[in-house]
Amino acid sequence: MPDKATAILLPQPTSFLSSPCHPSSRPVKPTLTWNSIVAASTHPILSSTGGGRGGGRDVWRRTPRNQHYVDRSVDMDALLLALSQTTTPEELHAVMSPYLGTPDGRHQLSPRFMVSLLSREPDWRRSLALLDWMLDVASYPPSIFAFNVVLRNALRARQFTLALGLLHEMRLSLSLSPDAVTYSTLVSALGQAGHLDAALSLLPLLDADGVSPDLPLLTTLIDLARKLGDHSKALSLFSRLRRARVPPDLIAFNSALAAFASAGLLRDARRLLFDEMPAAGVAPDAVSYSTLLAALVRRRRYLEALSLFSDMRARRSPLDLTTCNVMLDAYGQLDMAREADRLFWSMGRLGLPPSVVSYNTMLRVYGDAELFGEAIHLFRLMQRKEIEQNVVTYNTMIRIYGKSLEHEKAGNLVQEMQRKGIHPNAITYSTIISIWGRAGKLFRAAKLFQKLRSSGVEIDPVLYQTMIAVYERAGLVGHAKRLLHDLKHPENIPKGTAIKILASAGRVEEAAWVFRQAVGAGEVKDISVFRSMMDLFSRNRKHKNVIEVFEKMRGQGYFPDSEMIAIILNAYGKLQEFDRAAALYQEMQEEGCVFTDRVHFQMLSLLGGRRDFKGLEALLERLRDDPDIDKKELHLVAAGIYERANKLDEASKIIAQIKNSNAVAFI
DNA sequence: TATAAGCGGA
Repeated sequence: MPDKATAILLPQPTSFLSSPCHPSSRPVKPTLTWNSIVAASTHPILSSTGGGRGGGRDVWRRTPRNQHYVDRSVDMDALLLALSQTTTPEELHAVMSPYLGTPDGRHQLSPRFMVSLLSREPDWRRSLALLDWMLDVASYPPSIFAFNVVLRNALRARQFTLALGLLHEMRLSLSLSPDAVTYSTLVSALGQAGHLDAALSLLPLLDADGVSPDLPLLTTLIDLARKLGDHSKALSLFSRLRRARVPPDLIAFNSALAAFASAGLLRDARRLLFDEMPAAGVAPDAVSYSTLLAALVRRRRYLEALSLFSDMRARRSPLDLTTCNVMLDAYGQLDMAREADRLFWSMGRLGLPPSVVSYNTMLRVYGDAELFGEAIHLFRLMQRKEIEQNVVTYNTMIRIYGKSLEHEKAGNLVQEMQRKGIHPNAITYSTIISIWGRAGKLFRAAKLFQKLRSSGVEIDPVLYQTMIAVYERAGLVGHAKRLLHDLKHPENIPKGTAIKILASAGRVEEAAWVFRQAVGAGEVKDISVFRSMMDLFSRNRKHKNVIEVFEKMRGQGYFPDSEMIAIILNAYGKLQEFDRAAALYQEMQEEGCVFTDRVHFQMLSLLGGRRDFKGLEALLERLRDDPDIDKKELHLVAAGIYERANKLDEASKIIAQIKNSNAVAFI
């Protein structure tokens, strides 16, 4: 994937060369063509060792050895002013030519002067032209610093293609080794622009160039990996940071916290927050707490969230808006509408005026508590006080009207939002279709769905599933089946969506058929599609197929998360493929994947199942020393395994151990 | 650098 990702950002050779903003002073160079850049970017690792060497711009070898400094004799501001008026390479050359070196080397500006001049030029076109002039006309030696300046300018102007081209030009044609600045600049700019995979794909290049990433760069990479859903990579980057003995700062710790939290490793996150951060002298802030709070709420561990929140208050750690919003949600989920209400109305006094997210959450809390009057009152208050309302506000209110059986008012809100220029989305549509379905307005629901399908709006899995459910509830099984059947040859529906719907509907054959087509055509570009197929096959005890999907996924360069590994270990176990299970367990651990306890327990139970008690004992011993593993649960699992294997003595020995130990597991 | 909205049934 990384290779493709980079390649996507590169244009067709012609589009760039003919682009009007590209200075024509960049003559056709035998050593650098767009084809070579594209080829280089497609094979990042190969290109770092082969390729560029020996190529290079031989011009710079002709550069006179002794260059004279004339810095003081030149008015740099005047020169910059003159440069700022140039628009063509010819004009630039006219400005610069007086400074070209004479055969005896006089009048040439020093490389240091030139780089300094370059770095004061913010315009990417002019800085690129200047760089070209330096290299091609004035025979300056290529310098990383000069390239970094142009790279920075290009990225500021969102010229990503050019920036990547420059990177490859440095490495390939000039055999320059880009430095940490080059990579930090590129990675953070690409990441900010949403080109996450392209940014992450630079990591192998970075390693190949022997650049050791600094703290901010590693932090950026951790966040990128996490945003791409690659928790394992995020966590292995954090271990790398620790191995390199780089002391993490607050931001790095918060990124790691987020990575642990999204990988579901809440105990590790908690240990980071309460042990490692204080030990490193870094005080957790509201973001640190909110990250863990939000993770607990996501996993429906509301009581632990409440307890962490009171912990936070006890430590006098200041609250912020997000903390409050997360807690409003948690109170609501615990049916503590009164507490949510109190927090909401005290936010202003705390200096944290509620945002649209706070209002939306509070609307939902009232709705869930069937306090419809309060919800409608708050909604009207938002309108009266001209507080921003968005599509979420309307979706929430539509659902509330649906719940209070006022489907006419729900429908009116869809029109009202459109009048205000707030566009309904897939969630709006599935909400209203479901409401109309329940109200017996089948025709209206079907008509809207049909309109959406033919209008080219992207159909998402839930929306489609909603319509199927409406038909099924109305007893129109034929209609429901037809919709499912349509997914075999999806029109206007992404293949991945079709597969996910079929899989969640438990349609094994159809899902497998579409999946095979899509994989064969290289159309599966989302790890969640693989996940849903593995879930489907696993639920239906088709363990061979689980392995097949997994291998295809690995073949496409996706990295499994801990949950997937548990499913695969289970499949291997059922197929009696113990060695492959053990190999996977080890390989994934070596690749830096941090397992949830479930994976370890699965492996223990596999060893027990094959009666490999030596291996079982060895693994048990290792897990006992692992501070991240819940000891009480470990012993319970181990006792169960021995019991199933009819080793009752061993089992009771372990049970005795549990009674003796005072293992207190909080998280 | 964290937060809000949809289905339905396992």
